[in-house]
Amino acid sequence: MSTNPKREIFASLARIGTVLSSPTRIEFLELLAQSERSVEQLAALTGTAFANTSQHLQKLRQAGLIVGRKEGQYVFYRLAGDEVVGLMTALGRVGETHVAEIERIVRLYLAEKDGLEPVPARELMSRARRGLVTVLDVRPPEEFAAGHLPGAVNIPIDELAKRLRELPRRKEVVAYCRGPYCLMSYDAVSLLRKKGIKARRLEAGLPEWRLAGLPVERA
Amino acid sequence: MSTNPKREIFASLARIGTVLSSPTRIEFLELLAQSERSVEQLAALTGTAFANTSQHLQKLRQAGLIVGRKEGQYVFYRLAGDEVVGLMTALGRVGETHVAEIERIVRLYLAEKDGLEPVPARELMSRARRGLVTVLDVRPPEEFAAGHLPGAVNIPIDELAKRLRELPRRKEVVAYCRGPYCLMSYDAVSLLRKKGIKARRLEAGLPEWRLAGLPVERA
DNA sequence: CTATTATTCAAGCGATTGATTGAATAATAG
DNA sequence: CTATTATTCAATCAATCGCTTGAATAATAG
Repeated sequence: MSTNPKREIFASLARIGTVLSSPTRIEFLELLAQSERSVEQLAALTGTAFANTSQHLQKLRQAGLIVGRKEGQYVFYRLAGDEVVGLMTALGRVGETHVAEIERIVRLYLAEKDGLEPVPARELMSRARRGLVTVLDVRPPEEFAAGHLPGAVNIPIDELAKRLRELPRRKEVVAYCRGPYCLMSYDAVSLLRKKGIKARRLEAGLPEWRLAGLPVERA
Repeated sequence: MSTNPKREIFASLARIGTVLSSPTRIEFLELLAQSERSVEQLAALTGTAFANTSQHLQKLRQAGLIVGRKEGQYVFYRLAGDEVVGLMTALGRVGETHVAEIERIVRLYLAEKDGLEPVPARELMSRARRGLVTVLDVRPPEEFAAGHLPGAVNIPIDELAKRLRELPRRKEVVAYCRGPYCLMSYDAVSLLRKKGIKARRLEAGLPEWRLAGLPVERA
């Protein structure tokens, strides 16, 4: 190898870059930021072929972004640490600021779908503490169990229509899900408003909330 | 295209990842974080072939990480914004935390080379303001001119040995350069100590200082 | 206009990558 | 022990990537 440590470090950083060069792997990272998952679950959740999923996960592991834990015949992968959430957030920020296509999609599909401004994390903290809003987590129960906002109610987006009566009347609902590009909270807000319930979206998802050092509750 | 906006965004983010998958491009980004540069300069500074440099820069531009400005027969490239510095910082943080090889290099080559702890930015701010330390910028003059720490003295690392008398006696020197993996400030501290001058390194480089919202002076 | 300089474009080559397929491990159930 | 399930390994193929070479633009100098 070269005797130049900077070059060596850049080569290693580039390996992390390589691993971020696949949309499928980015989707895996988004999922693993919620909770640990087995290979099979990840394959099913993303519609990726099985062996293919395994290979992607190994690349992510070799690059140091995720770690695996073997339990019985299952291997559960999870993020190596919250620094990875920070990396994904920084990646998204660059994209939203400097990539015209992402800016367009965010504006067209996401921002417009939700007329109102999203709720910033700090604002939600204080309003939730005073009992002014219902915090709604629309992710699957496994992800909710692995960590969620304090006092949040978990109704997965598929079941929301049938379980509306579980939500307290008259209170505004603030919904959240996996992160800034996750559609579930948009769909939730849209559904709730159609039913006449005041609803807004949290500006980010659980991983960003956790990264910001805000409190997380576990089942 | 798919009608799934999340997938489309992830595809665009993956394009940014692709662009980060080359050590050469990462080096270009480190340089462009200091000051704008022409294609020729970047080729010379990194020892990359000319047409090759141009191609790398175009990929960086297409991904939205840098922008070009044509002036006469020169094209000057610069970072698209400080979000890119944030991305590089996040990338480095993941590497240092989770990639064994990077951790090893940082510990072996960089941290050990400089026995003392580096100076955190905030500490430097207060000590420099009270005139207790000389802040030394060892980068090339073009980069210094594009922005530097308030009150910093610019002596490029190549000239430091001959120009030692320009440094005030008795004051401790705090040296900085391009960033956490840049060797110039390490070499400067090493040289100064051999000459009996108290010297330490700033923990990061100018781009990180600027990203942190600390004041930057321009020529 | 011609020559020069800076940059980009286009074509070609070897290396790497992502997806698919089928076989090989490894752990559990019966 | 045998069958089943979860995961990994190995081989293959088309697509992409990085680098090199040589030509094409574009702006300036004389």
